[in-house]
Amino acid sequence: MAGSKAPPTIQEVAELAGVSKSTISRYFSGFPVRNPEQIRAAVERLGYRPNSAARDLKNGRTRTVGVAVRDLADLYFARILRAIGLASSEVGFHLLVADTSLTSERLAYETLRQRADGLILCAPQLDDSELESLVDDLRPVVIVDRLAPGVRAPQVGVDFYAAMLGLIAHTMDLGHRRIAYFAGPPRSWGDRERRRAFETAKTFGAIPTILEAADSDQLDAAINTALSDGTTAILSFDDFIASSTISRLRKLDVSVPDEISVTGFDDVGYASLSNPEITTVRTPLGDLGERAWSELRALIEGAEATATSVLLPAEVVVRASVAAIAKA
Amino acid sequence: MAGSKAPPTIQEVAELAGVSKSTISRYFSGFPVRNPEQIRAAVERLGYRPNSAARDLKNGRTRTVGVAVRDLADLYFARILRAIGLASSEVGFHLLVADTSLTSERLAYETLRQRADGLILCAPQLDDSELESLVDDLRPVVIVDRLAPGVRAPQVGVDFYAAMLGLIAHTMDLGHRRIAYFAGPPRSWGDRERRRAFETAKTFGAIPTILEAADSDQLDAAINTALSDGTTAILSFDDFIASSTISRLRKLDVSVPDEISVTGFDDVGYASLSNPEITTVRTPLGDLGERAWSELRALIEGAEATATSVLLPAEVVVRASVAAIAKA
DNA sequence: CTGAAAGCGCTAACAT
DNA sequence: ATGTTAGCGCTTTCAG
Repeated sequence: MAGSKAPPTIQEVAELAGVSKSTISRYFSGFPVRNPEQIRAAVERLGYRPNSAARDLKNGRTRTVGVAVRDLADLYFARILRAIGLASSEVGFHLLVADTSLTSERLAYETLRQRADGLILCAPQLDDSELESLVDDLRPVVIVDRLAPGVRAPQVGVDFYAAMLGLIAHTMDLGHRRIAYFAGPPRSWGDRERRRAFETAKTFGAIPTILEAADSDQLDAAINTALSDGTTAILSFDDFIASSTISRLRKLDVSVPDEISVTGFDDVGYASLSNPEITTVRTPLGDLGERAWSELRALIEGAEATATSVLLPAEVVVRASVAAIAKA
Repeated sequence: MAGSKAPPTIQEVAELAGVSKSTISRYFSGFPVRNPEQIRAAVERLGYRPNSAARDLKNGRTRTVGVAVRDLADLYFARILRAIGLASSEVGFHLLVADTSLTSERLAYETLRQRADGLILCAPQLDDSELESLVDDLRPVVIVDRLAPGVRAPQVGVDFYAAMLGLIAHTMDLGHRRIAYFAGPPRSWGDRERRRAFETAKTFGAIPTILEAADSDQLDAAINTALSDGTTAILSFDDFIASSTISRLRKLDVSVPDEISVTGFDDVGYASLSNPEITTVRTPLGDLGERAWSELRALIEGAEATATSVLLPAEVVVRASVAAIAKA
């Protein structure tokens, strides 16, 4: 035996303080009581701490928000998560987190939901129809960093399409036409939105090439292709790909931006510290989290679940990795 | 009214399936039952989900681990956190997280502990004596990324002292003697450990200067000092400071590593993508988290709390930001 | 302002 | 294998 005794209950505090359980309960709920000092002393002496399981059971709510992310150690998600945590803790909510990199998304959601009053799903990968059915028994739920048409839950995303268009416009202003898009996770909403921007850009005279670059081998291949097909600017899915690209280009003695321009996306940290500093898009991760929380909060408080979708704007951050195209 | 009905209880499932509550309970606990199919159907039909508050209350445990970190969006902590999350979820534990950047540490710990079976404190900033008293009523607790002598709880840290010594040895091998340490958070354990290494290095002929560099202004000042006092190598508290230093040096047209060498610490991401790639120390963040979890798990299962302290080794990663000293 | 009592949803003897 | 029953610790009517 480790000699660990059962923790004190409200009953024991009541006895020690010479009042009834109800009085102790009221004391903790902030109601006026006759002898607060006596109670405080008893609580202190016993090391009493309210049992939240009992409380939650009685109250029928947990004051906990469940958040599922694909990778806790990805700065992108970590920032969203922090924003949710800070915003929700302001109103006394706790943050229960699941990293879905190893478990199935479904399962993770299900178990999270069991201990939380509501869920925030970060960029769920499930396809729309699967998500649609899941969301029904997970409710209240809000989806963040993805738009899922048809799913009856608030969805808050970033206008990647417009932002990427902004990046394209910026490069085109500097004379670039043969632009390569170094794509990210193929089936993700974020990637699809960025691709749409290139479709649109054709109308304006851009000559885009889409190259997969989500993993290391693909990236090498993409760089080779870009280097040999007359590409003058590489627009990457995110800062990590941009950073890796620049680093590999350096090894090949190709200078950025003098010989080829490169852009990032998200502005998550490497971008401003790189050499050259990377021109990118500032994705409002904190706003994303805060907005997701406020939507969820409304739902928890009884609002009707609608398919509201919010698209936050993101702005281009011009730095040094894009230069005017060299005159041939 | 939002028309949200109370969620179904085990009782309703029992009635629908034509058995008693106990049978349903057993069904969910994996005991053999006569008619599993019927139960599954009832559960499905009602959309029943076990109420974990009730379960926790009855069982006297939450199967939740509480983790407090100073900044959820710092890759350093995020990696530790992920490791804890993955390891604990393997045995069915949930992860409750608190970001202590805004709240008082004490308060955050207290509220976390209320809903968790045990706590992992990440680099708590409280001083030893405060921590010592707190730990007593938080138990079971484990402290990670810091050693706090006198505190009766397992503590798992990284041997920063030895690692920094390794970095110093590496630079000295390349001829450097006038070495500047760009210090981090002044009162932190991690910073103190690194400083100790410089103390020791004097014995071997190093001529160290300690310069505060925790914020942007200090960093500028430190760089100016280093540039004018004959420093040939800058060893930074972490990769972020190293990266920022290199970036500022570049603006001053000082070449790294040709004119001055720079090292980082932790290897958290910027280090390998920088130009030049940064020589650093690989801090075993994942191991830190896993180890912390296994210590906590033992405590939760009834082990005696002792002041065990574990120091994990970290190795130097030689890259390109340190060069042999230029012959004067 | 306070106490008595009922019950939140679930589990675990105990008896069958 | 199943049903009955007694709480787990707390909040909240309801009476005083």
